[in-house]
Formats: sequence, structure tokens, C-alpha cells
Amino acid sequence: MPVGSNCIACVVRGTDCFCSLPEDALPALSALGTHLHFAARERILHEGFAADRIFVLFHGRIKLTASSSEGRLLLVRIAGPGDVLGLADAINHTKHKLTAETLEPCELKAVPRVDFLAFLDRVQPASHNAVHAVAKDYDSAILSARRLALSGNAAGKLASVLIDWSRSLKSTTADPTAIEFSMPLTHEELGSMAGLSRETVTRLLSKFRAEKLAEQVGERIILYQPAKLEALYS
Amino acid sequence: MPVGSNCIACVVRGTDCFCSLPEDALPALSALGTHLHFAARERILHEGFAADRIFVLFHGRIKLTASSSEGRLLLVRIAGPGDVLGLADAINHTKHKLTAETLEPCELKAVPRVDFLAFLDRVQPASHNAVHAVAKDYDSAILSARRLALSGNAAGKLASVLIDWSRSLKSTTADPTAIEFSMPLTHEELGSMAGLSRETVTRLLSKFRAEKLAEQVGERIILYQPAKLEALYS
DNA sequence: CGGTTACTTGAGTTCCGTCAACCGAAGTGG
DNA sequence: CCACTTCGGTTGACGGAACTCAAGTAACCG
Repeated sequence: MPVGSNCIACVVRGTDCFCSLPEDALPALSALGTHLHFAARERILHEGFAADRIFVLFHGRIKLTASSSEGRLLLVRIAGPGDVLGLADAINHTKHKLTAETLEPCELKAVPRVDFLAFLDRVQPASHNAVHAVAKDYDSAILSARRLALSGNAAGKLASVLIDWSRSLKSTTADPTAIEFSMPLTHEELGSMAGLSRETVTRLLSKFRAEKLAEQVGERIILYQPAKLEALYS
Repeated sequence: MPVGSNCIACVVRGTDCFCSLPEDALPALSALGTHLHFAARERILHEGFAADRIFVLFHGRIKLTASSSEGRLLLVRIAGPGDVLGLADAINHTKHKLTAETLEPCELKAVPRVDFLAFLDRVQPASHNAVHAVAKDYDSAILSARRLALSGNAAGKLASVLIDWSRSLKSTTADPTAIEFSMPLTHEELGSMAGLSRETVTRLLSKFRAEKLAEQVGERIILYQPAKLEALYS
């Protein structure tokens, strides 16, 4: 029973996870909200809609995007187990700034906004986790902005996406050797992370392969020379 | 004595201000840290350095920027009275992601990280304000990212900067008439907010003036037709 | 097998960054 | 007071990087 509606027995908890709470506070978290299941490609949050509840993600990955009225898309972050969705906007009582869509079947818990705020007031250490969770959203937003503004050219932007993604997986100190990981995104989605068109992503990945910098095999990415990729932006 | 080292008598407090605390919690805030004065163009925080203290801004404006090693610059936000600087990174104990530089002479209070964390634990309602403050940083980061990624062309990006700035001043519902406000930024700085070159900003402002959309007079900006400007992005 | 979705590659075009020259205002120092 | 510098703004010319359009391929699934 690794993951489930029972927060007390759940093993997802890590330093970076919202559910990391003192033992005696877990029952209160566990009692909150209702457990839900979503299929792949379903929308959880809708940009522009009122933030009347938050979601805690147990299992699966969810992409968070901003969109323009012309259909242009920006992929800000991929959320994983232990992440909270819609927290900042629930606390400020503002409208959602991002749309959330499952990439695969997902398990999550929905908590009405008012219940969650009451929980934060009641269980003191949970405030820590809330700040931490918002700070995590902040980090990814800053990372997106940096990438879009500071990476000189298209190659730099794409390299930045790949490197940042690899960093988000393991916190090992910069290793000079190859890194391989799963990245279940289409070129279109990669493009919307880097602010590039689908075609440009394809062309650049071909170029990276030709130069032995990185390669895409199925849904796995291999970075042969992370250092050289990093040198593309700076 | 409108603004000073005495938090209890200070009038800056507003809904969006970190210093908005219950009466009985103000003395604790007031007792924290040391009061400092900075001249214009001084650096308060340095990107990449350890976040060992936070700053509360009393008076003056401060620009928050990210920079690439090649000298490219992104201006993320202008902080004003009541804002907290470096909060997210202090809480996560990560390095600063932005550089802070005064635009004009500033009064602020420096609080060592550990003292501030202790304060958050001790004074419960302060956690609310902390989340709120981080959420504010989050908002501006998202706004930057949106602008850079979703505004189709240069005109849209610049229009987005102007409109967002005007929105940050007054929360009046969208008024169709002209808006005038002070914007003490050079074209260079405007460019680094929009991800544009200095020359492009000049050209676009000339174009906006010719089309009676907006005008820059000294350090004041007048938006004659906010609606048409908004139509340039979206 | 048809249909869909994603990827690939080429050709044409446009937008904006860069380079360059110039101007006016403000500040500096003798 | 005036020469000098600096900074910010303005405008023109040019070129290149990336977007768009288009056509075709590959993989997958009913």
C-alpha cells in the first residue's frame, strides 16, 4: 500500500513534498477532502476560473500551462506526486493563472478552499509546507522566465529545458558524464516549454544528435555532454 | 511619522503588504532586525549568493532582475513599500535567484534568516503574510513568463508591460479611458522587462505615439487607449 | 488497411536584433 | 563659464535566426 487515500501509510513523503508533516498532524491531512481518479489528458484546473479548491497529487504527472487567446501555449511545469495544485491562487483567492492537465492516469485529492485554509490555521506546521509549495511554483515560474528571456538563441532555450529537467530529477552535484531520463513530452510540448515552434525543436534535436550532444530515443532522452549543452545558454 | 523604524506607527500597511498584522503581533515585527538606508543604484541582493537574510522595504522602489553571464538582463518586478525581498529563497535556504537594486534612495529593514524563521513560528498570523508575499513574487514571475512566451510580437510584449504596470497601481475595474502614471524606467529597462532591445522600445513607443495609443512624457506614461493596447497581445 | 498523430525536412519570408551615426540634456571639472 | 564626457533617446540600414507554410514519412491503432 505505497500510495493511496491514507496519508498516514503513504510513502511519497519527501523533503520536497507537501505531505511531509509531523506524525501527529497527518491524521488531520488525511481526513481532508475527497479522493479522485483522473484519466490521461483530463483537465484539473482551468486558467481564469475561480480557485475554490486545491488538489494534492498522489500519483501521476500533470502539466501546468498558460495560454493566450490565439492558441499559443506556455508549459510552465510538470507536477508530480506530492505536489499541490492551485495553492497560491486559493490562498490569495484569485483566479487560476494556469491550466492543469493530466499527462497520464492520476490519483489526487480535492480539498475545498475554506477547509484547506482552516486546516492551515489549525495545524501550525502545515503553514511551512504551504509556503514551501508556493515557493516551488515560484521557482519554476522564474526558471521559465529566465529561459525565455536570457537564453540567447533557440538552441540555448532547448538546452536549458533539457538541463533543468535533468536537474529536477536528481540533486546530484553536476556530473560530467551522460544523463538519461524519461521525458514523456511531444516536440510540440517541448516547444511550448522553450518558447519555440514544433519544427524548430525537431531541427535542434537532429542537430544535437549529429553533434553527439544529446539524443532522443523513444520517450527517453540521453544527454551525452551536459556541460556543452549548458554552454549553449549561460 | 508616516514611515520609519517603528512598525506600530507606520501607515504603509495595506491589504497587499507584509506588515499587515494583528495589533498584538506588531511589536514582535517591529523588534526584528536592523534599519538601513540605501542610496539610489545600490545593490541589496546578489543573484547566486546565499539567502541569509530578508529585507522589508519601507520606502523607495527596488528593481528585481535576473541576468545571464553574457550580460543579458531580465527585469522581473519593481518592488515597493511593504514588499519583502528574498523571502522564498530564505525559506527554502537556496541561493538568491534575483538581484535587487534600488531605483531611488530606500529605507529598509534587514532581518537575519534564522530570526525571521523563528518569528514565523512564534507569531502564527505572520505565516499567512509570508505565503501571501511569496505568492506575490510568484505572480510577477508568471506574468513575466507569460509575456515573454505568449505575446506574439514585440508590440504585444511592450503593450503587456504597460498594461500590467497600470494594473498593478490601481485595482479599478477595466476603465476604457486614458490612464496616466509614473514609470521611472529607461528604454533599456523597459526592454529588459519585455525581452526587447533598447532600440525596439524606442521605435515602438514612437509608433504608439503616432497611432495615439500611448505616449511617454518625461517619466510619465499615458495610455490613451488601453483596450487597443491589450488587443496587441492576448 | 485507412486514419490519426507525431516527426522530419525544405523553401520562403518576416520580424527584430545588431551596428552605426547622430542628437540633446545633464553632469563634471578646470 | 565653457569644453568635455556620459547617458539616454532616435532613426536608418542590414542580415540572420526562427516562424510559417507545405509536403512527405513513420509509427501506432482501430
